Formats: sequence, C-alpha cells, structure tokens
Amino acid sequence: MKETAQQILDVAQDLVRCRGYSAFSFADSSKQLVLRYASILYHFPSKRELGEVLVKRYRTTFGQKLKGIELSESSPSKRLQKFVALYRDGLSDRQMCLCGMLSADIEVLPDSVQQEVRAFLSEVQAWLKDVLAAGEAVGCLQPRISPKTEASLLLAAVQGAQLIAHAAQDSEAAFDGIVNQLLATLCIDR
Amino acid sequence: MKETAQQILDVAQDLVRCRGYSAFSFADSSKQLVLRYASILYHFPSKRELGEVLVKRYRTTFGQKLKGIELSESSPSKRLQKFVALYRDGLSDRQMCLCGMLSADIEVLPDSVQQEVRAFLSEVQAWLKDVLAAGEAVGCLQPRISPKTEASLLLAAVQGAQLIAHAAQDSEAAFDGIVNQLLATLCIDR
DNA sequence: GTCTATACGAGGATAGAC
DNA sequence: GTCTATCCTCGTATAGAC
Repeated sequence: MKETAQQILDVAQDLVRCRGYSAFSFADSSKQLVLRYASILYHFPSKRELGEVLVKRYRTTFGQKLKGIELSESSPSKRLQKFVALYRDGLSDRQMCLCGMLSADIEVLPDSVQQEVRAFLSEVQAWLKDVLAAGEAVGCLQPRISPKTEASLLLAAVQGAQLIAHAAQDSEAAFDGIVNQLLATLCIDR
Repeated sequence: MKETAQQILDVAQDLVRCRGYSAFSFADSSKQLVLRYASILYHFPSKRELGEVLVKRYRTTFGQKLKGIELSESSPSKRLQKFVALYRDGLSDRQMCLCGMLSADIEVLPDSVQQEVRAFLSEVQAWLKDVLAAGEAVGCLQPRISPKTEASLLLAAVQGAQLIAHAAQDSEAAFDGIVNQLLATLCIDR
C-alpha cells in the first residue's frame, strides 16, 4: 500500500484508539497530517472503508506480534507475560487496543467493520488458548477448567484492565496493578 | 426530580449504554419520547449537564443495588455471584454498564462527567474489596495477594467480560462463559 | 495525488410564541 | 413545559481545477 495511505491509517488509528470511532473524524485526521480533507477521501472514499482497512491492518500487525512472541519465547508463562506487555503499549498516549475500543462502539460500526473486530477477538482468544494449554501441559501455568474458557476470561481481563486504565488518571499504574495480580494468579513460576 | 426529566434520563441511559456517549444525541432521544428536541433542552440545558446528572443517578442506583445485595445475602461468595449477575442486566438489549461504556469514551467527556465515572469505579472497587476480604476471612473465597488489587482485577474482568460480550453476536452466552470461569477461580464453595 | 469550493445532513443550542 | 423556527458548527461526501 502507498505511503500516504499508511500515514492516514496511522493517524486514524491513534485517534480511534484514543477517542473511539464515533468521535473520530476525517477532519481531525487532516489537521494532524499535511493533507487536506479531500485528499484523505481520495485514499479512503468513506469512513466505512477506512475503518475496514484499519482493522484489517491492525489484525495483521497484531498477529505478527504474536508470532514474534512465539519466536522469542518458548516458555508459555513468559509468552503470557509478553502478551500482557503488548497491551501496555499506547497506554501512555491514552490509547486502548483498537478492537477493545471498537467493541464498545460495535453498535455504530458498519457490518464489515464489526466482522473484522470479532475476527480479531477470536484470533487472539485462539492464540491464548494454545498458550494456556501448553502452559498447563508443561506445568508453569495454573490448570483451570478448560484452556478455552480460561482464554476468554484472560482476554476479557486484559481488555477490561485496559478499559479501567483508560478511565484512570494514571493509566499505566492502574493497568500494572490489575495485570500483576492477574499474572500472579495464573503463573506458577513467578 | 420531575417525571419528564426521569424519562429523558431513562432513554438517554439506554442509548448511551448501547452506543456510547459520542454517538448519543438529543435528537435520537426525542424520537423515542413524546417530546420535542427543545423540550429536552428545557430539562437539560446541555449535553454536559445531562451527562453529569445521568452518571450521578446511575451511581446512586447502582449503590442501592449493592446495598440490596448486602441485605439479601450474607455469604461473600453469594454476594459476588449476585454482583456478577448485576452486570448481566441489559446485555440482552445490547447495553453495557454505563460507566464501562463511558470509560471507553473518557477522552471526549466533559471533566465533570469524567470525575463521576471515576468515582463510580472507585466505589464499586471498594465494595468488592470488602466482599473479598470478608470472603477470605470466612474461607469461602480464594485468598490471593490482597483484597484491594484482587478487587481491581475482578472489576476489570467483569467490565472486560461485558465489553467482549457487547461485541459478540450472542452477548449473554459470551458473558456467561467468561463469568462462570471467573467465579470458578474465585469461589471455593461451588 | 492534492487542492478549493461546495452541497448536504446531523447535532448542539437559542429565541420567542403558546 | 412544550412547541416551532432558526442559527451555527461540524462531519461526510462530491465536483472539478491544477
């Protein structure tokens, strides 16, 4: 994809992760770029199309980060810690996970964007399930009822931690407090 | 407060819990009421004032529900289960906790509303902390590092479960799946 | 590809009649 | 208290020049 389109997506992503989909506007984006409103529309003919491409790109990037964790860490509990660390990114700029934010906005999203958000959540949950299953097998993670439901709880906890942290004055402190407790309840080797 | 104002707040609450603060509008509200736009403005001169009163009322109502749980249940683990059940309310109408939704929208909220949201979260967390401490003392809840951080994790988990459920096709099933796992990890007597 | 100009609708808010 | 009428701003989107 072209350079300019990527820059538009970068700015849009920051804004949506910070303020949400409804409060995000092309006008705001153009102010942060050296580019007029109409030029943005040349690259993305509508808000719907931009939203679609934005979440698709986010899914891809996030998937690559998960792959990166697998490559750099063999221990399931370490992988979990790196996963959680991923969710700390952007917090200092008052940003949530794009798809966490869009989950709140789901009712006002075009269908195509809704589907992308759900796909993202499924993918992450599936990844977590595998990590948890491996961790239980190896014995470094607390065994619970089932890796699948445990994964859904874990994802909810991390997204929820981010949501609460987003509302807090000191986001990072709030996030760390919650997440340390979470890892403590999950990891045996700590 | 007057009858009409309450009805306006009722409709506004449904809409905000469903779509978020930015996507909520007086115009939408008036369509669901037998009342014109200008009449809403008679009761609430601005969106900010409506937001303020809305969250204040929500705080009060929610506080009363927590009191109700204390009165009807003496067992800490039962209180926790009733608390979680509270968060199931409205899910069928695609509604989140008002303050969970507003946490996502926090960046675009007037300062006064932001403060109300934070106050709500603190209050609920404090209530949970007491329940958890009591539960550990009695021995019906899993003892963890500290009731205070455990309470923050629990709140995050429930809000996160609601966020994920909000995005899911079948909200209630998604919520139940997550929350059952959560209670299973917390309650000893189950 | 990027720009100016413009159309159009939505949403917040005010003035003043009833 | 509720209404109509009106204003203003913002946001999406289009047309067409450069």
